[in-house]
Amino acid sequence: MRVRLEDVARAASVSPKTVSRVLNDEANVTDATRQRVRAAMEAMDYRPHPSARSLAGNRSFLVAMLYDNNDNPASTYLAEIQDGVLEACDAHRYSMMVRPLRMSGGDFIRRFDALISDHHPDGVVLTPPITDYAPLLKRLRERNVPYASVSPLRRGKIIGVTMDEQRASRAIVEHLLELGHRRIAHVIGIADHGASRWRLAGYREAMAAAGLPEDPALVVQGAFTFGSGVAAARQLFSLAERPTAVFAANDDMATGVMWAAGEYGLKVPHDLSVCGFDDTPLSRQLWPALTTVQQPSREMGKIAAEQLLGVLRGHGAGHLVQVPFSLQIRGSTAAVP
Amino acid sequence: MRVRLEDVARAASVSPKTVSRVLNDEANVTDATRQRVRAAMEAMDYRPHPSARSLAGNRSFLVAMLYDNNDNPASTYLAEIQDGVLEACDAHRYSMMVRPLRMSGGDFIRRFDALISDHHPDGVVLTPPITDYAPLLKRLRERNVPYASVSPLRRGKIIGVTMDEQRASRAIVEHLLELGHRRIAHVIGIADHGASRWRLAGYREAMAAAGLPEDPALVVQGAFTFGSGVAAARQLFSLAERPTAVFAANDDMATGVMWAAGEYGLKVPHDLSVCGFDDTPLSRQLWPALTTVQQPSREMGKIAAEQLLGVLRGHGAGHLVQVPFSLQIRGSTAAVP
DNA sequence: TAGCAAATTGACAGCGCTGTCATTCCTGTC
DNA sequence: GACAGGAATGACAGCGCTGTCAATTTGCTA
Repeated sequence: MRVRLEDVARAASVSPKTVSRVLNDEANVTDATRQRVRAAMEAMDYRPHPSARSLAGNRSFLVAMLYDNNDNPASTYLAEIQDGVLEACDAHRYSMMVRPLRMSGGDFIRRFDALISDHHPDGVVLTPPITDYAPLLKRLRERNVPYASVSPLRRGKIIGVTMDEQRASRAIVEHLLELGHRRIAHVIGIADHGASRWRLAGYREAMAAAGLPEDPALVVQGAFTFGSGVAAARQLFSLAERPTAVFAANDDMATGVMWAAGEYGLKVPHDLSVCGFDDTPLSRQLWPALTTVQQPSREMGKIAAEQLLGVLRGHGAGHLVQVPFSLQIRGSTAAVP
Repeated sequence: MRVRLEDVARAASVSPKTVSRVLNDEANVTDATRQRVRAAMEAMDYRPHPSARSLAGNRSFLVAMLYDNNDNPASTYLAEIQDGVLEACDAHRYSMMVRPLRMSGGDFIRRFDALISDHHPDGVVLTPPITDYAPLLKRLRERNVPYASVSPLRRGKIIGVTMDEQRASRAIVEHLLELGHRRIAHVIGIADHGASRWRLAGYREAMAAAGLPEDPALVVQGAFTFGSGVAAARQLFSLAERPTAVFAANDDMATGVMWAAGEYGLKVPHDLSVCGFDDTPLSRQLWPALTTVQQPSREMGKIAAEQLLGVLRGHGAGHLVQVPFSLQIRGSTAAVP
């Protein structure tokens, strides 16, 4: 039979309410009592019933991780974030659920409301690109649901985690510049995603700092997908004066660029240097391996969740934590011939 | 304020218990009453409180999806399964949680018990390779937790979903045979995984059917990872008489084989045909693209969850459903020179 | 050592549902 | 038209915990 809080109370010779206090780390329990209750819990392997706690306490101990399953980023990226979020939730004995939430279609607010009413999460972790969807943020605030964001575009009072993508982007372009490249192309991601903006800004910054005027023909639109990388590269390779290096805003597109290079008989890195962003497992498995920027995604998920849990547990306001990036210089970039 | 079951009851002029019956699709409610209650629920946008239902009814409406985060298969594979499971759960208004469960370390039964006691899932979906871990299955039965498996090794009374991997494997080797290959190597996955066994068996079957005696030097052990594919390939390429084709038990290893081929100056598919298994997104992004077997992973997750939910909802025993595979013939395989 | 405020502990109701069992309402039969 | 038997409905307690507030104990001060 299940061990209940009442059983623990009896074993520790205190009232159920006191056990509850210990369980929830509340104040006003003497150390001696706390010890005794803890020992009893331990001895009986007591497991509080989540539904009972939730019903009586009007909180669910549930964190929902939301992602956009319409134009979502690479699944490995999300999987890593999810892993980190889960780790943090586990550590604080919260449970986690993952929920896709298509931003397209007008009824997403209704779907979001349904999600909240159906599952009552105490808080929400937002992943790109839905970190920046204003109507959703507004609704979260209206419904008073705490949330933390992974790589939000807007800063302000947002809590969560970011990386300085612009600086990372600049760094990788500087790497190409150091190799002697001057005609460096950039393949942009989906236009309104924060990631796309920062990475483009970093590219421009590096180019400007090197005194190179922007050539509009070298900056082409992509959509974060492999196919869009192929298309962008074809466009670039058809240019009268071809780039000697391409920096794609993510690894999937960079892979597309390498693929297209094969089509055009261009050897990477001999005829063309290619670099990406994200350090997906894929990037290491290409031949040659892809020069890219490593984001600590798992860690970022964990940090975002920890910031949220801090708020949920009443440990103050929470912050927007910045994590470091690291350049992964691999075989796909080389000195200009 | 929240709409409660009692409010619906008042609006429909019935007792709370009757509303409960309608909510749970129970018998012994006249159609007229049922309609009236349903209308009231709709009108008031009633959302049952999951914790209250769970507490009173002694069921959680929760399905846990378990995976091994120690030597787990490709994360895209799991992500797709997860997606399918989630879809099925949503359709039946169950919630889903994902839980890593390392099989290594002796205390996994304890961790499993904790998982059950902490979250009270009504049922569990098992993904490879933990579909076949006997002590876990035993414990599931002891604790009377219904479960469904994705690609279980053992059949029997198991419910869930499978694919005829052996036949698929045989088919892809036959494809190589038709191209004129005779020295066909196989890179095995982690030894005790069902996937490894079936794929090896299919390879052997095809070779035997073609009248080719097995050359032990051509069958090398891998571990489902990219790196193990590289290592296996190096071993194969060092052979006095090299294979003209390599069938790796999954795409990651096949990618490793292609990578090693680059190292050895072997052009794929001209000097070497390579094929894999799984049809990961990666396989389409390689140059040349990888010939492989497509598994409908998302669909498989959905089917496994549906079988489980059928049991949970008292709709009979559930089955082990078999889904079809499809060969994806791409650029990495070609006729022997 | 009495007297008071603050800290600690406990009694009790109730969170929103469902299980059990009693009651009422039908339907068909003789 | 009375009655058995089954279908439909409802009354009520209770799932396991926490919020509220009252009771008790403790630690100080005078």
